Amino acid sequence: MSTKILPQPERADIRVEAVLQALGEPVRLQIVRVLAEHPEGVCCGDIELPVTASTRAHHLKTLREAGVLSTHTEGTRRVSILRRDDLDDLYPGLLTGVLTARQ
Amino acid sequence: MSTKILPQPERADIRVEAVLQALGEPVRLQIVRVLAEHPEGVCCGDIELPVTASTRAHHLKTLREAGVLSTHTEGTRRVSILRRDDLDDLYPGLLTGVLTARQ
DNA sequence: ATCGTACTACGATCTTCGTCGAACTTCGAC
DNA sequence: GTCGAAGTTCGACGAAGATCGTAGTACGAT
Repeated sequence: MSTKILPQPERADIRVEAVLQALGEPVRLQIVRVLAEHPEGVCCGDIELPVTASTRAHHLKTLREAGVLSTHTEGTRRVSILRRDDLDDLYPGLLTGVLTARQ
Repeated sequence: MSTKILPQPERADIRVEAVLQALGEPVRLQIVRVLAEHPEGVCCGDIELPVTASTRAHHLKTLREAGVLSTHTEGTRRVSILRRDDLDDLYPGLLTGVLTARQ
């Protein structure tokens, strides 16, 4: 079983516009909220969403390319983790502000 | 000279999705950065932007309706101010995180 | 190797959104 | 009052993006 990390931007290449745009979509914000509750990572398919699997994959890709989350393989499964360290370092307070918002 | 405040959401009606979506647009983020440097408010037309006046008006309306800024009239001019208190109260750290980002 | 599971990639469709120009409104100045 | 300046609103256009179904890939199990 080989564990691979899917392509993602380096910390230095994360742009705030991309992060904000990624977080500004309700479904994606929902994904981020779930990830925030599971620091150990979440299997993509386990996140309940009102969209099909292909749409979910698309949103996860958007979040990954924006630098919001990191995804690695575990067998046939893909586990996503919030890049909290990187985001907190680049934009201190941003994530906290977003996550403490009433839903 | 009557000073009017243009319609804007109450603090309690500000939704984080709307704020993030509003901030996730490069031109609008630029506007917010300018406003952050001028707590006393900025006249709409004084913000240099790579778009026409009508597009600027559209972005300012989007930001105002999202609860990011407040606009009041001063004669024929309209002065916009960042709603920093409200945003800091609702999403502590969000604005700081966004504004401290390297551009 | 074959099968099923988990996910991704591709194309198509439909909606949203950023942009503009032109027309309209409002206000101060004259 | 008329004029000009500052902004807004409207309609249209094109680009971007959210969604889906289908086909394809990668892996573990048998």
